[in-house]
Amino acid sequence: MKKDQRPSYDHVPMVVIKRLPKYYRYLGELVEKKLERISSQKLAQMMDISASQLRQDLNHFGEFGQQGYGYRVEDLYQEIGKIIGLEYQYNMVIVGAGNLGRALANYSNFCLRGFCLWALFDIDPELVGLNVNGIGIKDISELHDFVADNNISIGIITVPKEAAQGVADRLVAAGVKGIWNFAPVDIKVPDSIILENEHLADSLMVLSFRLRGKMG
Amino acid sequence: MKKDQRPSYDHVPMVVIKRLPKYYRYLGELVEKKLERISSQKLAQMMDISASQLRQDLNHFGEFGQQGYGYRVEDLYQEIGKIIGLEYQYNMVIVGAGNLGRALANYSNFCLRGFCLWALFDIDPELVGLNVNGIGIKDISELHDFVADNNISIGIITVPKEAAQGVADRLVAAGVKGIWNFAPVDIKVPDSIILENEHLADSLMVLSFRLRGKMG
DNA sequence: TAGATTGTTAATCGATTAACAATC
DNA sequence: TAGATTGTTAATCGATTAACAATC
Repeated sequence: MKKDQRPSYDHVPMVVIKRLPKYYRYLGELVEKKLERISSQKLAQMMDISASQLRQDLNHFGEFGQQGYGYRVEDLYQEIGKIIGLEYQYNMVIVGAGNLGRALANYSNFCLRGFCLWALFDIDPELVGLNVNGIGIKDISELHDFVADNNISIGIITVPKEAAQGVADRLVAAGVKGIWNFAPVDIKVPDSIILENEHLADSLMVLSFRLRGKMG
Repeated sequence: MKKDQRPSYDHVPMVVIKRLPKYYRYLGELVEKKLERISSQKLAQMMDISASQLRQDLNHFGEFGQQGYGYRVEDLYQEIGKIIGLEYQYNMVIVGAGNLGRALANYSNFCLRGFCLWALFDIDPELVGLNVNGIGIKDISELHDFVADNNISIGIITVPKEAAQGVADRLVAAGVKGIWNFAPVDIKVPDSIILENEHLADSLMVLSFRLRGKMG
């Protein structure tokens, strides 16, 4: 029986997973500041959470600190990066070369972090053939072969909501493992496919609700 | 003592508030389909949640259904819109006219829904004076007076992370009530100011974590 | 060693689910 | 009326916080 090299971290609650990027972000800042060590107490205070929660969260993934000393900032930063999976390269395509798709394509930072964008796709002949930040816009008809041939693991959906489910189906059929959906609709994918939604309008509505009573 | 016209909905858990936009979205689709009534059972099934949770959630805001009948789709849709606060107009500005700022400015749908964008601001003289989707890009030095003079209630931050806190401070000083932050950093604002973060890189990291074990 | 701080268990708090009386 | 479905209370489940023994 082949032993799995990487821990699987099954059963880690979603609520904990969602906090990992925040830990990574704060530790990254401390690394930049060349801070060597930090206690759960101090880090938690910076992040406006409880030290208990911080230690409890880390406990899901292993032991990273030293009693009486705290955590080595650089080490913990690297460890959390590994837990998140940042040592891998993810090949990505964007479907929908409208404003949002092009804005994401221009966000070239992503590639530095291992999230590499290789193509945009659109149905509009006016856009096909154009170039965004050095990345070509291809016709949607080429989507399947491109994804299958280039080991694309993430598909980003930035099409209007009416087209989103169809695009998702095609991405899944072509073999992506994950979908990052910006269309304002809940698309359906098989259980084996990871789906992350970015419902911008939803956030704006939460903001609206919370503004109640604060308006002039 | 003046009676407040609008319910305050204090003490409604954040986790419930975050589900409101999803209810609104699904009900909107049913309205489009001209469906007249729906039971908590059926709506919950569509949304992939439990009927208990749906009824429990609505219960925080009032009674909207009829025993033995269910909910009138159009009515519930309107009610939830009101709860969210969509009957108000929110005046907005974007600070940071880079790719993301311009992409949001082009998303003209927002204005139809009562979220009206009146200006973009940037520090780059090359951008100042340009026009995005009919909305002018102004110099950042004009921010304070513009916000104060035009009853701007929401500031959208799409500047690099180093500049984000400074921009937030200026927006707050100028009088915005809420901030929608896209910079990948946790900015600090007074308790009275509503802050919604849109940390896109965080979502991508969650996607990365969840892809663990699924990669080739 | 003594002081500090972790890893981890136990206690508390809050959210979800189940159940059902009220009632359309 | 009988059947259906809500509003709401009680039971369960899960997440957060508190506490402390282990140990650097």
